[in-house]
Formats: sequence, C-alpha cells, structure tokens
Amino acid sequence: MQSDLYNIGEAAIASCISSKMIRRYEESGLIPKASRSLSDYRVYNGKNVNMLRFIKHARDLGFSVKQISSLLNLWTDQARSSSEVKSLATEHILLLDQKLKELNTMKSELTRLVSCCHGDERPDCPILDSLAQNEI
Amino acid sequence: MQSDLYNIGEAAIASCISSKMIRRYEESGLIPKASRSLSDYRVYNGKNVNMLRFIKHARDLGFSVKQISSLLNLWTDQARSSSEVKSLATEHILLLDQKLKELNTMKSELTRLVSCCHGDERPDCPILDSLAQNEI
DNA sequence: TAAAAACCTTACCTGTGGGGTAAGGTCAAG
DNA sequence: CTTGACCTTACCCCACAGGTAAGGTTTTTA
Repeated sequence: MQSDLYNIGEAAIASCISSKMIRRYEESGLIPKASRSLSDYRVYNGKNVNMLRFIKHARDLGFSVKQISSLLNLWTDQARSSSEVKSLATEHILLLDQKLKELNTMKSELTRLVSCCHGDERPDCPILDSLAQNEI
Repeated sequence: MQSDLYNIGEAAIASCISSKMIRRYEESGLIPKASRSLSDYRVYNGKNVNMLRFIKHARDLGFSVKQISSLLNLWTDQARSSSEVKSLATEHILLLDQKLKELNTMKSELTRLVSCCHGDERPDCPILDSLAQNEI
C-alpha cells in the first residue's frame, strides 16, 4: 500500500543521483528536508524522486545548481509564464556558447602547435617554444 | 644593476598571474619556493617570471596544473624528446574534444527545447515538461 | 619627518560539484 | 544472533580561483 516510499539508496538509484549528492542538495537547500523514519532514515515518495530526476536532467543539460533552484521554483509554480523558463534556458545557451568558443580556441591553437611539432626523439619542440614565448 | 628583480606584485603584472595564484603555485609545489628579501618578501628574477609566463600560456590553452607540472619538467629537461611533449598535448586535445562534444550535445538539446517553447505568459512549457519526464 | 597609502605576509573562508573515509546505528537474511 | 548491507553524521580531499582579515614593510606625500 505504501510502495511509493524510498530510502535514500533507492531514491539514488531511481533518480541517478548519488546518496551523497542527495544529502548535499538537501543540506544546501536545493531540495526540502526529507521526512524521517523512526530510525532517522530519510524517506522519499514518488514526488520527491520526480524532483530528483528533474534535477538530474537539468544537470545533464549543464544547468548550474543555482539555475536549477530557479527552474524548480518555476516548475512548482503553476502560475509561471513559459517565457520565464525560456529566458533562463536561453541565457544558459549563451553560456554554453561562450564555453564552446573558448574550448574551440584552445583546441585550434593547440592543434596548430601539435602539427608543427615533429614529435620524435629530438629535444627541440615548437610547443614548448611557444609556451615559453614572452609575447603571444 | 639588479633591474632583473621583481617582488610578487611586479611578477604578477609581468606574468598575468595574480599574486594570490603565484603563492598558491609555490605552496602546491608547481614552482620552486621563491627566495626572500630581508623583510621576508618574495623576490623573483627574469627566469622565474618566464616560468610564470610559461604557466600562464599553458593555462590559457586549458592544460591542468598537473599537466603543466609535466610540461615544466619537460621544458627544463634539455634531454627531453619532443615526442613526449607532443603526446601530452595530443592527449589534452582529446580531452578538449570530449568536453566540446558534451557541451555541443547539451547545447543542441537545449536549443531544441527552447525552440519548442512558445515563451509567452502561458504556464505550459515544454522545457519544464521535458525536465520532469521520467524517461529521456 | 611623520602620516598615509600601497604593498607585502600568513591564515582562513567562499564557491562549484563532486569523491572518499571513518565511526557508529539499523535492518534483514542466514 | 551474527553478518552484511544499508543508513547516519562528520570530516577530509580534488581543481581552480576569489575574497577577507590582521599585521608588518616600504614608499609616497603633505
């Protein structure tokens, strides 16, 4: 009859978030404090696990914990406007774009250096030379 | 005559690494302990500053502090083979590639969700719906 | 020449998002 | 009733940086 109840290990498996992180999310206030069993074990219900899954999906999309906190508020707020969510997501895409640009710059520069390096037993190396340059 | 000497603030400006991080790099063993003035101020010479600049350039290329430690060893080892450096750099490119893929996956998925969201004052929102889905 | 500003020192806390370990309580199966 | 698997809290650690505080030194300025 109460098949809807999970302890933290079961909730971890069901949500793909480690017990460790579930406790941390609770401690940091991202999720509400779990109710406890007589022996002080955390007890979760299906709704709680859905929230954890929501968090997991958002983390997989690269949202920060802070952003997820906002998303959870919007999620549980039936009066939210979808534009609020959309702007949060759009902002996050801009951040992803920025990181992508940085990584691409690094990669192309490094690829150029690697292609200039003969990579044999000789000690002279354009990669180290470039890193040692005083000017870029 | 000793125009080649810098205190930590000057070394920071010359290398574009904050005083803070210079101290930390020393503490962590990435760079040797600086010599000290009579009043216990750290003193750097041109060679030290070149090492800091080397580190800065490598950080800008996304190398980890650990990798930079290896690069510094190779840099100061006149008997190194360029292949060692090249393989370290190549390995790092693979890591950059992996991160790029992850970020691209996030971005395209999120872009798809955003394009599905009408983003007006109505509460229904495909982004939240997707995050709340039990299956992906 | 004395005060003030600018710099240095160490030591500690913050964030971000995790991982690990230890010491002890609880539960279920054998 | 013991053993193993689970739970609890309380710490430590990683990378990589920023901030702040309290105190000493050096340089500039009035």
